[in-house]
Amino acid sequence: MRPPTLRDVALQAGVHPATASRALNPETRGLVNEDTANRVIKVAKALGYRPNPIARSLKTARSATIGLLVPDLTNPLFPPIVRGVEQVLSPVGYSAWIVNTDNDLDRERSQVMSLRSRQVEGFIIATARLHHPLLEQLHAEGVPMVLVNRRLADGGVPSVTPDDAAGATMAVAHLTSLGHTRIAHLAGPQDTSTGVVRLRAYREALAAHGIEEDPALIATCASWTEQEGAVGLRQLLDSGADFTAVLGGNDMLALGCYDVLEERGLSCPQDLSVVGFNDVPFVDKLRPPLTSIHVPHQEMGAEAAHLLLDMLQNPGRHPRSVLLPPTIAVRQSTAPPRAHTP
Amino acid sequence: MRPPTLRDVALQAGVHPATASRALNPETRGLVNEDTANRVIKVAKALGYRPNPIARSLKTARSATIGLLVPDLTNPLFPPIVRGVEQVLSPVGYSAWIVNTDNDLDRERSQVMSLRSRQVEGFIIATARLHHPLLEQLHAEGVPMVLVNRRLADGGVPSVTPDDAAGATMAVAHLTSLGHTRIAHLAGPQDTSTGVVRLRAYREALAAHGIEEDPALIATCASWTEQEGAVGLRQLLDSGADFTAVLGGNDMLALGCYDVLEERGLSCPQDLSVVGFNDVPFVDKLRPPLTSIHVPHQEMGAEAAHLLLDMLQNPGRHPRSVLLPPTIAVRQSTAPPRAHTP
DNA sequence: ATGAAAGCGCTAACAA
DNA sequence: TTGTTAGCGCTTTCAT
Repeated sequence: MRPPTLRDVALQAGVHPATASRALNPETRGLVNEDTANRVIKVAKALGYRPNPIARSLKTARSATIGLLVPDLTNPLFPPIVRGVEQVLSPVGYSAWIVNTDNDLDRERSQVMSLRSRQVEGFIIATARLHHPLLEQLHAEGVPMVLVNRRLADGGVPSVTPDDAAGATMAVAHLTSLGHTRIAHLAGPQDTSTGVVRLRAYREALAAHGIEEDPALIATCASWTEQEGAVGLRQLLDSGADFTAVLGGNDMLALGCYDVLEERGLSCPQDLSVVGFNDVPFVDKLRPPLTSIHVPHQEMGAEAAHLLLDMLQNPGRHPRSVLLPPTIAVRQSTAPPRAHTP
Repeated sequence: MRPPTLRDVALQAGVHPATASRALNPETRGLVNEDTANRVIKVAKALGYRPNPIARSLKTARSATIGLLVPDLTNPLFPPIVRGVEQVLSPVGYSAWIVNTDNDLDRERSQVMSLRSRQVEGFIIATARLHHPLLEQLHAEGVPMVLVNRRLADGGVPSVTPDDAAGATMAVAHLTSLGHTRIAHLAGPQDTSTGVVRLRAYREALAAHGIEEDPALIATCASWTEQEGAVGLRQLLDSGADFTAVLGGNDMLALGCYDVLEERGLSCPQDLSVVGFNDVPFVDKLRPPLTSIHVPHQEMGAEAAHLLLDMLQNPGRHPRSVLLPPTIAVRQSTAPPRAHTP
């Protein structure tokens, strides 16, 4: 049996489909006599009527749906962000269409086009790079969008990100307070705001602590993965550079450090202190528990969703960006340096 | 400027919209003169024509979309399954609409209705409980669906799951081979197939090894969470029961054991060997690395997607279920029991 | 306050 | 092989 349509409801209630539409839509219910409205509603319920959002979208060019672009759901940073987004959208009747780009720009482009043709009303984007033609174009076209976690070089695009500079500064301060002076950094990809800002803040924090910068202590990683973190640390160790602590650009890079320490028979924190960034789930249970810069993941997602909804409701209003303050979670991966370096 | 429609393309190419439709759709291209088809295609490309899937769905009652129900994306078991699903769907032009149910049956019901009204062509479902009226009803209505990870009591619904019995058996065999005879089990929720099957297999494996079953060594957890795992192990320890190893119903429950050992000042594996189930990402990096039953997460998703696509293409065919063989990943959380128990 | 009519963009009979 | 026609289910002018 075909599911009932608006026409069925209207027929049954003895009104015109247009009237039934008005009665059933809270936005337009005021236009209709209260009694008829109630009658229609009752019939709709009796028939088990479910409005067809596809037909509605075709007519209205809206969809109560937003697109959520994530680089990689298997990175534990992102599921909590997704959850934050859903938590805000769902009470107002919106849904998120989640897509994984796998850090592939072509894939991302085709997914964005597909989402647009499905009439998503806006985007929440966790895949931003500093220069990102696709996203810049979307923004130029006036497509409502909010960046999360990472920003574009163009600060005019609204975003919700951790205060990366403050976080890196805290990390360095923590290490210096333990007595470290030779602090290395595994910088993330320099085509991302997080990679660039954290690196810059690391440098400035060293300077602020009167520590001279040593380029040999910086390795730049090509992606935010455990593998790349391992590559970076191996490179630093093999260069013969002398350091007692390392700041990972994020937790995945720090995880890669753990792998290298293991393979080299070094121990953390005795031989090397390690600090991560993001404090994603489970790093508190690693061996050893990872000291990391904590950022409120779920709140990032929730705040991004709020911003986007706000933009959808007030198309004129000037877009804001939000910087969320991090905190440091000190755990056993950091300790004072040994008298003799490794 | 309004995006071009099929009408625009047809006009520009000097054909009727219907012809343009046929030319642009690979399925119907054969019905049209090759030259005209090419002309239409060229015009479409020139105009940057994008078909409107909403209009198409409204007409065809299909959507090239399936619904993917996940209980909780922040459980690292699920992102790889999602990835496996996408990896299979995407090459054939299908997309998955991912929804988080948060283990809330009401939420799940409303999300399923919403997905159905969006014309999803089928479901891949990771939220099954043994008795699950919503899913049973879907199946009864003939909605194409494939369960993943967990099954319904009704074995007639196609599913892709690990061979839970084999896994639990391997875990017990591993522990007994180390010399353990007092082996506890934190059983998962008994309204899920995974919870029930693993518990049963644990029992049978003990018997097969000539170990008498002791009900005091089994705690049943109300949910598959770290918190519940902790509750369960505390209960076992407080009961004064005597055991040297524990098999967690899944990795989250095993993680909860880690928390309790830490809070009681006990050490793993010296005081207690712990085995998990699923071998989710990161458990190999815990303190200590967790011995766990490895199941191929991504493959589960991929296989489920294959099954579903198959059902969509051959509606008549008899549905199959797939059991994937697990392996055991032996790590440092298991060791021979000490002479003196804790 | 309600109805009539039109159309969102596309596809599937049917006709030619 | 192509065009005609109709309609998927809904909303929104416009008219009454």
